[in-house]
Amino acid sequence: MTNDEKLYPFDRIESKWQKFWRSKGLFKVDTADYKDKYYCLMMFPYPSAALHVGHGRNYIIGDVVARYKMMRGFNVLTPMGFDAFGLPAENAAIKGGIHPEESTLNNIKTMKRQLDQWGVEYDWDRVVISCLPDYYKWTQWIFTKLYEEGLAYKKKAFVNWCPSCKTVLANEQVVDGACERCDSGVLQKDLEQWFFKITDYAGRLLKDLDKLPNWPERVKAMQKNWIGRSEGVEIDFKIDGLPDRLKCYTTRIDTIYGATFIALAPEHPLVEKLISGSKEAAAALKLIEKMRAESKISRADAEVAKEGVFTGRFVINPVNNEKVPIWISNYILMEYGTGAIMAVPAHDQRDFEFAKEYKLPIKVVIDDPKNPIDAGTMKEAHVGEGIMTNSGQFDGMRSEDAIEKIADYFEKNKLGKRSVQYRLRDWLISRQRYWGAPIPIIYCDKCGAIAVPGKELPVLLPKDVEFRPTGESPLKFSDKFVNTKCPKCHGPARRETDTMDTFVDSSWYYLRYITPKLEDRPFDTELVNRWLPVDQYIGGVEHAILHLLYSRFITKFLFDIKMTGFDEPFKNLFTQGMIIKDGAKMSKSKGNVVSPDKLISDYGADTVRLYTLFIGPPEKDAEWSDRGAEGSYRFLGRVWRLVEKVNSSELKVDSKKTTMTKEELSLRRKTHLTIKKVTEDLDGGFHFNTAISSIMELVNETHDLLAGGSVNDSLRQKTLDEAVEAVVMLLSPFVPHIAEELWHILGKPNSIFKMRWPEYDRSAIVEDVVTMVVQVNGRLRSRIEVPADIKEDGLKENVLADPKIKEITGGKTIKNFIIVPKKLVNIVIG
RNA sequence: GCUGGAGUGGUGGAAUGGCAUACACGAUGGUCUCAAAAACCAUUAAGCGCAAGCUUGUGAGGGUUCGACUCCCUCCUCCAGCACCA
Repeated sequence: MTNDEKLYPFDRIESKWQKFWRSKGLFKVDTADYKDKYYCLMMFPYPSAALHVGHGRNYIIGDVVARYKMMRGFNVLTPMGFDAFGLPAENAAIKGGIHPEESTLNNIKTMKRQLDQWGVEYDWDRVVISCLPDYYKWTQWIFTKLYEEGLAYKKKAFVNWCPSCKTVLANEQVVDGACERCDSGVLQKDLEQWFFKITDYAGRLLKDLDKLPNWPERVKAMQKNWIGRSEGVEIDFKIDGLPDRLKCYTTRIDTIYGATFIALAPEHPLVEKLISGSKEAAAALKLIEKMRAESKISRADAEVAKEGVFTGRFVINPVNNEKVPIWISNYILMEYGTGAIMAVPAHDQRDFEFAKEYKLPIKVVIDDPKNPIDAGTMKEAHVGEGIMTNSGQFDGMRSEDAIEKIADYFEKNKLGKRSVQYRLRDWLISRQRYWGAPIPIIYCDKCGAIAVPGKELPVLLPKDVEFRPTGESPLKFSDKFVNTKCPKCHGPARRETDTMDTFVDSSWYYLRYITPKLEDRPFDTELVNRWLPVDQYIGGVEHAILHLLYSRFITKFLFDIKMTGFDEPFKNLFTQGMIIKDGAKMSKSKGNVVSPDKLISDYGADTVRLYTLFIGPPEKDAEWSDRGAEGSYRFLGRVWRLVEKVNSSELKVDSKKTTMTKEELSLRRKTHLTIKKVTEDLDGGFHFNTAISSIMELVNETHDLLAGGSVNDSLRQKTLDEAVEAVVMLLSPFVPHIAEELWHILGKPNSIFKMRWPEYDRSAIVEDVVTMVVQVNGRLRSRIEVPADIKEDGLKENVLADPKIKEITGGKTIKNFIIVPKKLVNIVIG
């Protein structure tokens, strides 16, 4: 495209103003000045090769918010950083031979260039890069604090293992039980792993969601599901002929009389003891071994057939002293509850299926009086509520009431106790990978596992390590790294060789931006308390659970150890929708990636920004259309020509005209209505699409007035000037380059972003004459123009005098006459 | 199954009790041009009608109301998250 073909010289002005803003330090913030602070934060990205227009939505939205808040007089902090540790860089290194650090830092350079091109401005002096020692030193420090508090611990756990890649995989990298990259079936390996005890915070993480009214409902719902609180009773069963007790957790204590067997997870610690001495012990053991070997992922699938084996033992049901057989089955998970359940086939579908398979008794204890249930013929479990039956003293009660009564009975007679269970598991944070922050633990034969003391941090990630995937931590093979001295006894000791999950890095970065260069602490508590919680957090909904839950956990932990004075990090959260192309999420493998580079060179960054914002409500997914983007480009060309035309009109002579014409009054009104609308759209939420369409309407009306006649008096010129100035101002957060240029073309000083956001004039939007809609029986029949302050009697008279209305209502009785002032009249006739 | 969200022209969408389809994309016709692009003007929910206009219409069916895309009830469909969680 040649210069002549451009609708306006975007290429020249965009680079010019980007340089200008950077040289003036538009978003440089002095954190000591926290009066009217506004912390606008976008989720920091993983530094991948290149951004596409879908990624851009996040940064564009954030930039609009930051620029708008600045014009509203806030001291805006808007920093950016990079979540720079992680598997992709390491995999690329294995494949291409480039060191992860080198490729990561290169990617960061590319991404920074792309962000600059979009006209997205940050306080780059505060950049946080999580793979650099000055940052991960403090990630390690937080680990040691958690360790001191007993919230970081090590235990054996099953991890995902890809036999073909010879590596451990994160849960997120396992798709339908197979390796995300090579599709091999994932196995389970029992290894020593590090965990954070997030389950200690489950209750608070759930309850405090109520403190977040400005988080999207769907995000809170996802977190609630993930934490998964349930209330029930833990029953303490006596085992017949053994001194041990067996604990079972149930949410349906009302069905206790219907328990016809007990089921244990194959991993349950009592399994060996229970089967020993049984006739079929050997055969049982074989089946148990088989179930244990099945991958956790396939076992957790409801489609997998239920299998089990009888232990030969019984428990005593405390409510009726019946002997209940103990079985072992693959459908019981050791990780939830107590790993043992009381099975009630009549009222639980899974128990029902198992009972059918192994011909175990089914006993109905909750009945539906209208539709009596028969154990012999029932096709599926009756899981709903009903009336208690076959339940001794509780017969006849409603099952909902019986839950409380039986729980009371259990507690009174010390047969069990009420208990709350969470689905949430502890956070497995160790990775047998190279490209992450080393876990700062030292093992000494004499002193045990010891956290690396603060003054010895960071534990530097060595650069000369062979990191081909063998399934073991690459750091294990670096003697230089492994061999160290015990911080306590100074004897020979070994370092932990696992690295931390990158979600640990990203769970506290928003605190670091306030004092990014602090060397003796992770952050300055006093300043952080001034600037946080974050006023607006913006990011993708894909982080609704993990990142946001982990960040909330770490914030609460830091609050508990008095490092911060707040226990929720993000006051307002906005999650933007994805940008779709050809019906699918943009991805290199699908080949449907829209690159911003070509679009920016053809139409300019402002066009890409405007279209991204105009495409639809930002919280919803949207389909990218190149034609739609061209439409945004044409609009900007139209604005450019309009401003030039209004600005260059020379006929600013005074004429005798002292009152505005109808059209001029209308435009002035539209100007102020638009200021009102755009301001409300920005304050009341993220309604960028409607804000932009209202500006388009103002541009259209301004254009019409200009086209409707020559500019030949100062009153008309004034009206047009006012409209055009409002257009430029209101557009500025969305399309900053063209707005800044037009601002200067209009002869205004400084930067438009140092100006105050316009306020609308109430007097300009009141109307003397209004058009009212006239309905008869709710159907639109006519419109009339009446003075805005018309009284009811006058209005009635006017309406009934209208020829169309006269025709319809003539001779009929008017039953009701409804008036919505300045808007509508509805006449109800018989 | 549970939880959250959505369903409106050819398309993206607007309207949260008061003119349904703003704004834009696309389409059709026209002006300008040697021509094209751009720009500008007009039309663009469906049906009936020469027309003024009339009728129907916001996933389906009921209800509340003078009046319902909007509120209530019963469904259907789609999207997302979780799911053998006892």
